[in-house]
Amino acid sequence: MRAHASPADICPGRAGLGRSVGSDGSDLKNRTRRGSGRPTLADVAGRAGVGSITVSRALRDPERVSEHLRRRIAAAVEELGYVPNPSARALASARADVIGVLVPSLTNNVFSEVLRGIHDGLEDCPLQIQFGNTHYSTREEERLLRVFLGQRPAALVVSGIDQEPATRRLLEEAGCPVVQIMEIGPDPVDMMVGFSHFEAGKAVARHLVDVGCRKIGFLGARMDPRTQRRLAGYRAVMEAAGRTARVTTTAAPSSASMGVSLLHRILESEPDVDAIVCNNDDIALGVLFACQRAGIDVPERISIAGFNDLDMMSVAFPSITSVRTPRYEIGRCAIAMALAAIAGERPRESVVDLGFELRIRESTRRRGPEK
Amino acid sequence: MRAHASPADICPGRAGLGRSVGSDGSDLKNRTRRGSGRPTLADVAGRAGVGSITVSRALRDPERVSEHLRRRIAAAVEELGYVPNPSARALASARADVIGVLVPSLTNNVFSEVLRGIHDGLEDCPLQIQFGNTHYSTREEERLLRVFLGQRPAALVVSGIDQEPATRRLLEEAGCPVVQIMEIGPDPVDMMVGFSHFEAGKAVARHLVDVGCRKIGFLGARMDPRTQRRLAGYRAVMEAAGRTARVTTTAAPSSASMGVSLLHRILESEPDVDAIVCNNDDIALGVLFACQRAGIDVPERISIAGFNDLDMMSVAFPSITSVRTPRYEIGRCAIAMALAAIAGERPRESVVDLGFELRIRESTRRRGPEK
DNA sequence: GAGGCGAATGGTAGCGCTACCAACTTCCCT
DNA sequence: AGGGAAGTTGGTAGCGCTACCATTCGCCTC
Repeated sequence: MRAHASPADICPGRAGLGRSVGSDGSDLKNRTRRGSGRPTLADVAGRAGVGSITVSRALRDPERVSEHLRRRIAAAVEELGYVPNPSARALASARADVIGVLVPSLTNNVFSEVLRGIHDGLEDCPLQIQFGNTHYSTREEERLLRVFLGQRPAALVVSGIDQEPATRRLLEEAGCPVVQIMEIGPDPVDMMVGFSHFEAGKAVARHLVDVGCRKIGFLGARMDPRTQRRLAGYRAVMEAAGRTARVTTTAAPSSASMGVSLLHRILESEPDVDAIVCNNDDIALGVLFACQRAGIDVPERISIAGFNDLDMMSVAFPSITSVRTPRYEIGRCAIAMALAAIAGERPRESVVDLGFELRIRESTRRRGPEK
Repeated sequence: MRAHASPADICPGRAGLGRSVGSDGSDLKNRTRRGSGRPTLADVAGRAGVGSITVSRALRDPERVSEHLRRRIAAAVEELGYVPNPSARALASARADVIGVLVPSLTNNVFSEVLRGIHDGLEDCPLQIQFGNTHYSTREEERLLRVFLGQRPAALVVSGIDQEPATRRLLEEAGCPVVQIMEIGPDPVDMMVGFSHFEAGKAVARHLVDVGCRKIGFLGARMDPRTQRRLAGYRAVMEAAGRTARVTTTAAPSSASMGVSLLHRILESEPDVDAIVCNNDDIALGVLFACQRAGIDVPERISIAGFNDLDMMSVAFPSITSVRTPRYEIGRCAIAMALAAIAGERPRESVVDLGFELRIRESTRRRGPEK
């Protein structure tokens, strides 16, 4: 069985890698020096018969090296299996080719879409993503941010606009582009990409009013700042329409089964609700299933609206009205803005509103005038 | 230009971050040197009146420094707002405090659960996760692996057991612990955590046979190796039971709407199927909705079984039989094994089977003897 | 009391790379 | 022909940290 690098036994003898560095008869004098046992820039340079700085240039900025040498260097890199050492690069250049990304959750498919957009936005550019999960904790957010800043990242992407003052200060002094995502607001640290959750909350509520619902309830789980703003949008519409807000929430994480219990809870206190605005699509699905199970007709007796427009919403039976949010696009746009800023281009607008779109479906069919 | 930082004159005059280091009236002579403009180990050492190596030890291995100095050093770290530079550490010690994790997908909630387990397993240990998304491409897997190896990671976690030969060789020569996750097999590169997808596929199929289904179809999307093995398990049971395998698959990614179209496709070629084994729960949900919409009674006319046991399965109406897979546990276990191996402990068993559990629900109720 | 051993601390020399300059080569303009 | 300008290449000195010793000091053993 193979031995591992325990902290005690790392390096010098270097586990017998297949690759024998410099079989070119160098001073291999069994000098058990520290190194990693891999070819370095200098090895490549020696092989190609050029200075190491030229190799460095050939790799980073091929334009500035003659065709001739470029070819020789590429061959040497290939033969030696040279891979650049990112730590050395970061140390020497005082900046890491890393973009730090902070999101509050991983299980939430909202953020996995955002991450997908971020990855796609990076395409084949040599930046790496350094990823952190704050678990919806501002303390953890600050801690992770400090860790990230220690690496002098090329850019930072953080979720939301409600950073603690200390965290905000760290971001302002980060010395690199910062993109706040998911939401927009009046006072960006640097740049923002997202949409207005308040407006989205209003849009759903207004739609339910418009299709003739009277007693419109709101179900929410894990009331993070974005959810709170959607709730505020709902409340604003209720008030403007002279309706009573009927809100049931929980701090627990959101899920379909939570949707089931929230529906039961709201039906206890408000037995006559005829529409449910759901925090998100998981809740909405739970509510739909709970209605089906209880024999409550959707949408005749209760209309349902979700949020995020997961793929499932359009195939559910009945299909569920939801708000399509540009999750993937937010990720892509955030990275595009970060890359532009790294390249020194200031965006025309530092706050980008990607909007949202109400997708009206069977679960909120228009009703006739009541009884 | 002046002589460089000899231990005596360590750099008090840094670039003006908000934080004013050492207002202790030093020689700030406007020397625009390269550095990052942040406090370094040497700054802390100067402040605490000790050697820099002692600070390094106090930070990495506090036991080995006297209580007295440890306190002084901690104070200096605090005052200066010192944050270690991970690149310098990695360069000097020839290894990074990073665990590389390769997964094939982000949107797939299977892997987001695994990642959650990985993050939780890391707790407050100082390792970082370096995360890569292979998009189910073996080429991309190899490329990312090379990138990761360039950083000399402390450990590597990869998904699946079907690496290309070249990729496998890279893993074998990585010189660090390697954990293959999601599946188990006879020939680990190093360690494995997962369960048998073949057995899981068999378990579902056998269950449907046992409850009296006759014509059992299989629907699959994105047929990755794990899905293939579940399909093989299904086929094995069909054959043993003398039944015809009725398989409809697509290479496209899995989703609920794909479940809908797969159901329509299988009903065209096999109008009399009375049970559907689904690749995963998204498909199963799509199938359920499509049945509801088409007026096909579940489970009386068609039984449905999913895979993964998402939260939704238990609240669906009817609730859907599925196979609970230890996704979160796989992540935790993989990290635990990696950490143990980093610490030099060899696990008793290098292959850990975390098993699976068939959750029988309403969608596969037992049927009476057929007509 | 001499010798020795372990614990605590420090000095030095890099890790592999890039920033900064210097040098050297063309080639064009006056 | 001389004097740059522009393009190429190389040397040197670190980036901030840790490995590897060397040194110091206290304390125990014989």
